[in-house]
Amino acid sequence: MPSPDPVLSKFGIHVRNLRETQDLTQEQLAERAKLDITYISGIERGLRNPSLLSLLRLAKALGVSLKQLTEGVEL
Amino acid sequence: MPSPDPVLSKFGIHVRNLRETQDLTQEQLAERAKLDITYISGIERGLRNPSLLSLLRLAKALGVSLKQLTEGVEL
DNA sequence: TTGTGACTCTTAGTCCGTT
DNA sequence: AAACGGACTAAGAGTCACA
Repeated sequence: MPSPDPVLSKFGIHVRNLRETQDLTQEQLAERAKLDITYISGIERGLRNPSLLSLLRLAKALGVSLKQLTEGVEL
Repeated sequence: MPSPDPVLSKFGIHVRNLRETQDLTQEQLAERAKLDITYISGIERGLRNPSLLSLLRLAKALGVSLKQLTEGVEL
């Protein structure tokens, strides 16, 4: 497993905020996005660098657009 | 090499439009984004599924935000 | 409920070339 | 200038048992 990346961490925190705002558990989000719960966990901790297709599934599961999902995330 | 994906193709076309609007060659964009030219080519043809970090580098190289880069891309 | 390490398999991403 | 191919290494996708 990679070590946390600052950019990915910022993204992960944002995902976590979006998830908690909707009172979802990681497990519920994982189910909706058809992703593994440990994968969600890794994303929220900034350990994963998801692909465009994964981002889209995540956005859909959270009921937000890709632009909302990546709000404030920059290099 | 994978076959083109409809979602990735839409994204690739958008990248190509952004690039051509700025009169950049694939090579110039590749250089700016620090990505391989063949990889840029694959992205524009919908054959590649870039990671979040690559998307950010691409956005920066094109001088657009991530939201602009992914405009209209949905599952 | 979430974090973590370890794992396999696939793909991201690079580099060589030719058309 | 760009498409396309092969071969390659690094890293992401996706899953598991367990803390």
